[in-house]
Amino acid sequence: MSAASQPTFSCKMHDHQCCITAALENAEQLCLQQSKRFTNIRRRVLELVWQQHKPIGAYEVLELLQRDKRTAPPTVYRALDFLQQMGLVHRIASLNAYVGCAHPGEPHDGQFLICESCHSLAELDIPEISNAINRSAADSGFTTRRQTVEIMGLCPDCRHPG
Amino acid sequence: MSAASQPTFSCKMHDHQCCITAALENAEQLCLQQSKRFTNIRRRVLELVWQQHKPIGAYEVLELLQRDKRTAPPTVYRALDFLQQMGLVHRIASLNAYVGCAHPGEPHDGQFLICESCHSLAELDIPEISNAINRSAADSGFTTRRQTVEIMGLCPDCRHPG
DNA sequence: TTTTGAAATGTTATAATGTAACATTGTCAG
DNA sequence: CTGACAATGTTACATTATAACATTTCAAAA
Repeated sequence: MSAASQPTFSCKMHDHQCCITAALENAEQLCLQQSKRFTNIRRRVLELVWQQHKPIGAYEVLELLQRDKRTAPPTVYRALDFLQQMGLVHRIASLNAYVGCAHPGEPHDGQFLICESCHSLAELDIPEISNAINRSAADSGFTTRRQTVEIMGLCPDCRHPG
Repeated sequence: MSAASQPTFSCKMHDHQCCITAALENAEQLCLQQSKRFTNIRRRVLELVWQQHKPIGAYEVLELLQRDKRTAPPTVYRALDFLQQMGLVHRIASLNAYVGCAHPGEPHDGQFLICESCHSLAELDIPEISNAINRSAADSGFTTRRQTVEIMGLCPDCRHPG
């Protein structure tokens, strides 16, 4: 299940509910370990992000939350910010959207393959890439704190349709 | 002046007017070659982007344009879109902002070093990075069309102040 | 158990970024 | 000249995000 060896595109069929459950339990443990509160809203937002299982916008999350209860944007953004800080979701800058992190636990930046046809997304975490970036930055005297790597194109299924 | 060997951070002192003039002449030639119209607005927007000489938002450009003449957002966005398509400016997704391209002519994605302290920016174009990305994507069966690489951290001057 | 203070959430309003749709103007090939 | 297409003007609005302050919740200390 390593993302590096076999990334999973999010629109492909697989046991979805299993993902979600696993992600939520994982998150719960992580918060417990770090003495952070995994509140209802935070849990619910993470669940919605995983349910969508492809990049989802903050206002989409908001709309889903509002089916249960009147909610305002700051609530969603706060939850998403928290989840980001915990490394439980990633924000995809080029989409203004969020995805569940494929392997939370250790903070990492990851690399994202974004299919422009089916809008699926896969997370990579290839040391070769991040190292090459860190090295080049260092060569310019630059200190890297964070890197954003987003790759737009066609996923295998959309490349070879049928 | 290769960006790869010696990237220039945009907040550093150098002959600014020279940059701007060169960029504008360069752009004019490029448009001529490709039978595209380098209109007043397009020229003016490119000039403003280069004058700022660090990432500038669309609405900042708008404000500067409006010192001369009443202008609406679509005018700015259209000009920026055109300049992007021509490879004359890059959009920095993580900043919602634009910078002049350090070496237009051939379409390329580039990599961007963004200083979180002084907000300067330097463009790299390191084949090692883009190749590593393309290779990893290909390994996952993914066809890359475009890549976004944005590196947040501290530029040399902000790292070693004084 | 109660207090209490910090964290989390609610609420209202608004800022910042970006685009749709249609009208008008400019440019140039024929 | 003129017709047609590209570029720009204009209005209105959509989308994304945050500021500021009120209220609630929760857990630890008294």
